[in-house]
Amino acid sequence: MVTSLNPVERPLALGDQVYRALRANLRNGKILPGYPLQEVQLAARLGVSRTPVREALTRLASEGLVSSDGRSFSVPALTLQNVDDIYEVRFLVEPEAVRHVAAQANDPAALAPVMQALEASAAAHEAGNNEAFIDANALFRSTWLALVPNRRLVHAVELYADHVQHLRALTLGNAKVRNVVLRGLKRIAAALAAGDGDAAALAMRRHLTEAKRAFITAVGLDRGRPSKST
Amino acid sequence: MVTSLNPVERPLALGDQVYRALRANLRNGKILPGYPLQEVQLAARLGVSRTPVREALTRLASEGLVSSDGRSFSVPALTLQNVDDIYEVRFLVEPEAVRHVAAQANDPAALAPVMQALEASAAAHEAGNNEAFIDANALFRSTWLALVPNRRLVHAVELYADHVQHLRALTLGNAKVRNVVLRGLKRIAAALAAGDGDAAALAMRRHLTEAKRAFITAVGLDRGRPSKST
DNA sequence: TTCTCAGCAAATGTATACAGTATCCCGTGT
DNA sequence: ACACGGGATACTGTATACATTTGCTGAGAA
Repeated sequence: MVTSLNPVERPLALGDQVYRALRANLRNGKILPGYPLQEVQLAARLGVSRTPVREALTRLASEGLVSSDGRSFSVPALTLQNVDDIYEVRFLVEPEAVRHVAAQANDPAALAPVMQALEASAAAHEAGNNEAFIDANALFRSTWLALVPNRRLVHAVELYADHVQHLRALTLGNAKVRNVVLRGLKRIAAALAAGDGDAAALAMRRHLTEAKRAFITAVGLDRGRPSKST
Repeated sequence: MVTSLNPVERPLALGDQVYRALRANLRNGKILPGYPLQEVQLAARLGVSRTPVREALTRLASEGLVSSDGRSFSVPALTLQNVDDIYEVRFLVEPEAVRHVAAQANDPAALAPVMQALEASAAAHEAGNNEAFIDANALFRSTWLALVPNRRLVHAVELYADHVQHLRALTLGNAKVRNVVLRGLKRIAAALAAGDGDAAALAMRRHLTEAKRAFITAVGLDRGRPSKST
């Protein structure tokens, strides 16, 4: 009983709520790049004063999810260089994070939520439900991340994943891409179930590689990039 | 002339100044773990109102440099678990960051500041000047980080390095530790000068391993940890 | 027609006022 | 003597007021 004693459910400060709301809206593409992000406007739309809005914006800016043009905030439009940078960091942290999950997957019950998320992804793919697939995809990540003991590593993974999350709507609209992604998730899940850390890390690297390539081709950022395949 | 045109020197907002001041004070140990960090008090000491102080605190909290106990902020006292977590992330990002520097070190002039920082470290060590050594150490990192093209990677490195920076005063007070650290820096610098990315990454890993061990023994966090050497 | 400058509008940066809540201390009752 | 209660205090969270700056608009002159 001692361990399950959570620190009383506190009514979460407005600043936090605004932060989460904005971050969620950035993730799902409700707020598009180039958007002004003016304090008064956001405050009015969210029904709070400027103070918590400003607090949330400074947090988001310090995390790089929004950019502050000296004076005001805006949603950064990702260049090819940015995508490269973000994926390089993801390449460094995510494979090692999944490796940890595999290492401690001796309890199969712990992986149950991950498998459920995988099934949800598969179902959404078969149904051709784009939005549901995106959600299930995000759920898959959050479920395996919940099993990573290193909270700072989790934080880093979530941060850089969110940097490009809003682009998923572009890439996952393509059924072929969804198919590739789903197979990637299956490989990761299989490695986790087998408790094979190396395989999990490898599967994650491959998954990231595929996701990045999908981004670049989908967004058409690859003009001027030396092509390897053609 | 075009390239050297910096975005006009703007009179930096108070919120930013407070953020930098607090972060600097956290780094150099002026603000110790367990410290209350009350808004009114800090505002009075810094000569500003609570607003910019609060802004800075929320940023620091979102980066994990201070912890918010639900209601107020405080400087987190690092447990052994925390040190492990932080160093795991550093292990993932820093070696790859230095690898990049080595890869593009074809211009030896670019490395000049790094070498100067190394010399400053050596001089401080020989002079037995503890504080100067810590400063030179930080300078060494910032100089090579300036050569990393991936800004997000730089941001991640700086962030997690600062998480434990305030502990350097403890470990680098020991002359033996300083000696080991200095040799580590020399190895890294040599690899960079040689343009050998693999060697640079390897040297950084070794350096981090030594630094972590110094932390754990110096702070005496290792009670209950299975010892490998004794 | 175009350039310039003055004035205005709007948005940000900062300070301060107000409200709510937790904590601490002291007094009282048992 | 100890425990409980009430009030005071102090700190946070939020809103709002004020100052400063930026950017636009429009009129007038070249």
